[in-house]
Amino acid sequence: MVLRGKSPGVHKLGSSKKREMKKTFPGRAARIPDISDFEEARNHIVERAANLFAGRRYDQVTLDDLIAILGIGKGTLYRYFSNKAELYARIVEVGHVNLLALLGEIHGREDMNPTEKLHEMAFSMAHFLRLHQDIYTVMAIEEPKERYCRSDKMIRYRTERIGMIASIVEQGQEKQIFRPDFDPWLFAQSLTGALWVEAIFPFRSEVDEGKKILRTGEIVSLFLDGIGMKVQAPA
Amino acid sequence: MVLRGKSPGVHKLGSSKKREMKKTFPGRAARIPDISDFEEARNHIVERAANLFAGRRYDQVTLDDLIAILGIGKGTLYRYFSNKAELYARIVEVGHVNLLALLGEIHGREDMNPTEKLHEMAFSMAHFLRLHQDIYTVMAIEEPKERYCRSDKMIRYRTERIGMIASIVEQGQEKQIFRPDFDPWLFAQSLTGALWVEAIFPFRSEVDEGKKILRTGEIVSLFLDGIGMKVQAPA
Amino acid sequence: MVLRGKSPGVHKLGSSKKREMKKTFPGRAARIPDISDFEEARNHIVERAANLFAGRRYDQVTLDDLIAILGIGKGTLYRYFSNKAELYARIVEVGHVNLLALLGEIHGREDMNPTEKLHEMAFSMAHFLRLHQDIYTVMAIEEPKERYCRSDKMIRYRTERIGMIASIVEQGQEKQIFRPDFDPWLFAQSLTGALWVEAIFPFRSEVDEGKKILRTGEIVSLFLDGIGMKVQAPA
Amino acid sequence: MVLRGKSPGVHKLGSSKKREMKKTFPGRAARIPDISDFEEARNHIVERAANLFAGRRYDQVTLDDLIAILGIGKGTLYRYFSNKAELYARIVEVGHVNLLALLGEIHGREDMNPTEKLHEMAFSMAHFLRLHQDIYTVMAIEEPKERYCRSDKMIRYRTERIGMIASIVEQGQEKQIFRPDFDPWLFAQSLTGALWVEAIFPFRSEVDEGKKILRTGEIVSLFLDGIGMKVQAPA
DNA sequence: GATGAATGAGGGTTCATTCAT
DNA sequence: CATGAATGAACCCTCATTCAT
Repeated sequence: MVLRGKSPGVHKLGSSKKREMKKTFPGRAARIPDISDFEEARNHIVERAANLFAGRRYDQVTLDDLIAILGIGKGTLYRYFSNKAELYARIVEVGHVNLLALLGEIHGREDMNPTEKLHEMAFSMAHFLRLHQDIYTVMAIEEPKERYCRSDKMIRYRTERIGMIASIVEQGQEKQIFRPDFDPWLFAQSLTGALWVEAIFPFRSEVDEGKKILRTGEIVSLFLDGIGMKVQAPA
Repeated sequence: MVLRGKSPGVHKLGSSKKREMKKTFPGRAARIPDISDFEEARNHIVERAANLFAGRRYDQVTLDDLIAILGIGKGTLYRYFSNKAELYARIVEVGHVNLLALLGEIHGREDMNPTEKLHEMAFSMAHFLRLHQDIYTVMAIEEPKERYCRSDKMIRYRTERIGMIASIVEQGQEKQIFRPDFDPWLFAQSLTGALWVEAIFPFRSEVDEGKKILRTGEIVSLFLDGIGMKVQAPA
Repeated sequence: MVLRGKSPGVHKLGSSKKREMKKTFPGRAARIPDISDFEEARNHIVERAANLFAGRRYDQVTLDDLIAILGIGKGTLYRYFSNKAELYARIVEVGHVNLLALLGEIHGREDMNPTEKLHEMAFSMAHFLRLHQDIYTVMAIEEPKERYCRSDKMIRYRTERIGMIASIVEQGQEKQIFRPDFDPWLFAQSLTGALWVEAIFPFRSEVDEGKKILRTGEIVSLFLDGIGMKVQAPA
Repeated sequence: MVLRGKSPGVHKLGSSKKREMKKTFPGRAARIPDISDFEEARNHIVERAANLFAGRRYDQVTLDDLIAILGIGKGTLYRYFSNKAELYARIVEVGHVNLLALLGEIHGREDMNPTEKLHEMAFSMAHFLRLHQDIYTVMAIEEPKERYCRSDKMIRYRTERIGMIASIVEQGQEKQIFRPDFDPWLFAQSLTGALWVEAIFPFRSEVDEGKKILRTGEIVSLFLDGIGMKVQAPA
């Protein structure tokens, strides 16, 4: 307020460094076609950006970090996504869609019984998580808005994922392969959580470095041995 | 005015805490320095602040949000915590210490067998989570520092919690109450994760409002029926 | 703005720790009379506070620092000075008044010739500076308001100090003890500056630790040998 | 909006610096990366910022004051200096380096005797101070860290400056042009101080506006007449 | 179309000042 | 009267967003 006379006139700091020319032969347009595709460029950005968001929280990743990884200008980013949040949302959505497609494929297989499907789903999920850890870590730690209530989209994603597992369990119960005395959803929720947690936490590495690999099989067994019909076989 | 005259705000928060009569005998005033007042205020802040941190991430909660909830001035907050991070850390630590104390108490009980202890631990944990949901939601979604690697303190907390459960499972295995063919740590990790997830996510409420209560018992049964010796008894 | 609903209600953090009673015998009023004097208390504060302001800038000294040194409460300070700036101004003023009184005393001596007076003034000033370094460091580094233009009060102080020296030089010129071909004010300004700088900067201590004592005599000689009548003696 | 939508300001500072024709041949655009633009902007800021720091202390100058003077946005300042302290340090350093270079040039001259060099140094310094008053006022009133102890860098600057003068005096003593009975460093310190003070304080302007010009010559004479061999020549 | 310099709202933090106790 | 808990304006700094180039 003291010196707030601030003349609205122009300042002198503008600089216009254009570096060396981009186009060696004007009119030649030696463009690689697959990058020119708008959607493909988006996906390229999404894939690489997921790396950053997986390692740090939304607010911890700056646009400067992003463009450094992406190798593009800040303004360019805004051509593909209207803002940072949209890029973030896209990352999560792509991850979900891919994983759900994978689970759906297994779900539809006719050459497998429910037990095999559960095994397969668990291993596929674990495998997928290992390949795309970044995105799924993003998904695991995504932003809740209100108390105990995550964003609608996130909840829907989660419901779809768990529902896919639960559906198999239900099939197993109908076919009397699994015990009927438990809630398929609760089972699916618990199993998924256990797998996810094991994938995300680097836990227990102190015991045996060789065991650092995800113990997916053990977890699935833990669950299936408890619910399978075979436990009743002795009866 | 010359040397920066700041006009501070007006104190308007009349202390309404008159607890335990200040002056027993007028003129006597034998007051204990009343350090507990300070600690009490800290705890009060911790408890209310957890509300916000439970609903949003660390970076999403601003001091302005906090003081709005707390009904205190910004400077006041700094009398009780040296900065935002310390307040946050305190929230998490308090939660951990309390929960661990609870589990430890059960762990030491001599009038319970491992099965009962597991049940009790699960229910106590669920109950405690329900009472202090905010703080434990904070703990569940806490800030990771490096990719896939949470802060040392958080990892320690987590290890202690799970170790407490695992220890009971080991006891059960030694006493041949539980099957010996699974890793107690993996079991404990999976069980804890399942309970936690159930407590924190408001999930599946669409099916049956009456079922919105936490299905702790079902989860414990899911796990115990799968691992308990009794399932092999018939054999 | 998001959550700015801030209920104007009272909060709960007030605490009223009164520690042990101040008055052992109510009504006895065993007050030491010399501290009760308002002006004396002010001076007491001024003297001790100068210590802090000498070591750090005005803005670097906080009220918390001050009350820690003074051993009084923050509110008490405001009974003796209406704000921080007034305390600061008082420190500088007291310093000036004291030094000026000292110089004035020498100025009025009738048993000394100008040369002796200059010597005496220089040594008195140096001695005084050493005793009250704090206050005079404050004065040396006081706050200028506008470019090249220190506060009116500070300029007046400075003018009075230098004028006192210049007056002696003029006397010497009139008595033809000093050469008439230089400006008494410029001389006084330069001499004072040299003495002050030597007193304030811890300079050249690397050469000889024993020489760290102020080289007042050398400085005065430097000036007097250049202006004394003895340079005219050969004539 | 969900994930913090900040509305940034609108860029309104059209760069008017079109220096030296950007495009010699349209389409050719052989531009040097133009790093000098950055440095030029920095220097521009340094020069103007010195204005403020000369008039007020470091802590008294706020970023808002600075950007008001500079006519740039707050964030822009941080593109050129990593923080306020760095800007301040740069101001002082630039001033020191420039002044020292000037003195060094005179110091190395072979066509001058020590007396002439001292005169020249004094006048060059006074002239330089007049041109860059702001920066040198900053240097004169710079920030002390500990009581009586200025920052290492500042001390080094000061030592270098005074050492340059003292070195000339020593030469003069060796060549028996100056009297050998005084400390070159003390002399240099006193002379420098006198010049500096005269340059910085607007003093004595009440007597004669015409005399407001710096009385560099008089001061140098004051000192040289006291030390020159010529005063002893008559003896 | 791509770029990044410029921007300023908003972040966490400090501290002179007030006033209930 | 002395106290220090409470206060909030103002500090320095960050970074998502814009737009001239």
